[in-house]
Amino acid sequence: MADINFSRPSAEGDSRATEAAPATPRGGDLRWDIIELLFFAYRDFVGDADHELEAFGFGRAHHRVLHFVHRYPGLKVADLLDVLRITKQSLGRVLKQLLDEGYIVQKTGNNDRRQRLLYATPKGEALVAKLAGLQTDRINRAIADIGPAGTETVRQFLRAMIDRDDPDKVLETIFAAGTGARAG
Amino acid sequence: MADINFSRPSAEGDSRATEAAPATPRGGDLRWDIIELLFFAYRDFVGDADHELEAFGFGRAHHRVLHFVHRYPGLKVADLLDVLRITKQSLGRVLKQLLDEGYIVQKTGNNDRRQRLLYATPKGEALVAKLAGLQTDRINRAIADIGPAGTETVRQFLRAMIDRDDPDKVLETIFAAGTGARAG
DNA sequence: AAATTTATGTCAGCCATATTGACATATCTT
DNA sequence: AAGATATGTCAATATGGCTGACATAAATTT
Repeated sequence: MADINFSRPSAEGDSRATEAAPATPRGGDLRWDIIELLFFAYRDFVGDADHELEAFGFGRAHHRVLHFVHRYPGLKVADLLDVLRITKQSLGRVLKQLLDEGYIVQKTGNNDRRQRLLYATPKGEALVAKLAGLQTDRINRAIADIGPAGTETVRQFLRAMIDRDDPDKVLETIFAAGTGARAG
Repeated sequence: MADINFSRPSAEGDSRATEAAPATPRGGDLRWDIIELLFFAYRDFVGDADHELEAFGFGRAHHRVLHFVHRYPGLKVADLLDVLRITKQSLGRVLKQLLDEGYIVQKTGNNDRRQRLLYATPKGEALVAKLAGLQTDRINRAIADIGPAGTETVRQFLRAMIDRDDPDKVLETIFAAGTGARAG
């Protein structure tokens, strides 16, 4: 594996690397740079919100719930579980806090009275918009350099990074909006 | 806040939204689409590795450590703490496992014998390359549509998303490589 | 040489968020 | 009436963060 990165001495102290045959079929064709950039970019991107959330006693989990409820009003609990890919027990705790503290309300479904449709309250809208504002500032700074065409390229890239098999309700909406010309 | 997204009925059932004055200064200028795309793209991106890591009894934390030790051989423990932004206690547990199971070795620093310089073993290289292979496949699929120029745009975007104040040793290297023309 | 600082490691406990399994309730479907 | 579905909840567990305290070895300063 010593050919993935140039001047990389590997571990010669204990285990005697001595240029053994690679255990994986990949050589130097790995996208280390983009892998790393994604790590740092996402870390700082969510860091914006994390910092603000602390003041509310909330975590990333609360943000995710509030975000998707805000974006897709009337989302069912089951939909939310699909999107977040967590168990209902995990969601339960976080959702209960958001309900108790008045960031989200439930409305019984009209067609199916078992369903609890979720909506953000004005209080919830305010918080999620504040968090989105921080993240939008970072995004705007980043796309300022690459222009509108570059922004569309980034959208295209990000969309193509997402699994398209078994898309949940939210992803279907996103993909549908993307296949045409421009999204929201 | 009912003007952030068009046909969004907000919560009128319990808390009487009634179009109150917005609590935040933002209107409809928030980058909801990119915020969401980043969430899904990153979720699936790390999901590739997560799945594979399970077979080894490792988690995301192990991957991050192994990745940066591989990429920046001879990294000090202190550097790693800077990059990962976790405490040494948190790192300790994960690092100990990687050392015990032979994915990483330590070498005493030459100049400063207090330092423990970290190196991936061939075993470690194999695992990290396998994981990078999965993620590279996804990246390659995504950039196939946007071409080399688009790929450079994506790199530029991601780099601009990263905080440049107080960069750690790894980020300095990344930024230095990026300010020229092309990176590795 | 002695004192202090630095780099690292480790023990103990706490918290947030995830998990699985089991079970309860209300409601819809058959 | 029976069964399936949507949701909620209790209990136990795991992971990966955290703080605080303390230990050791090696470098640096006094």
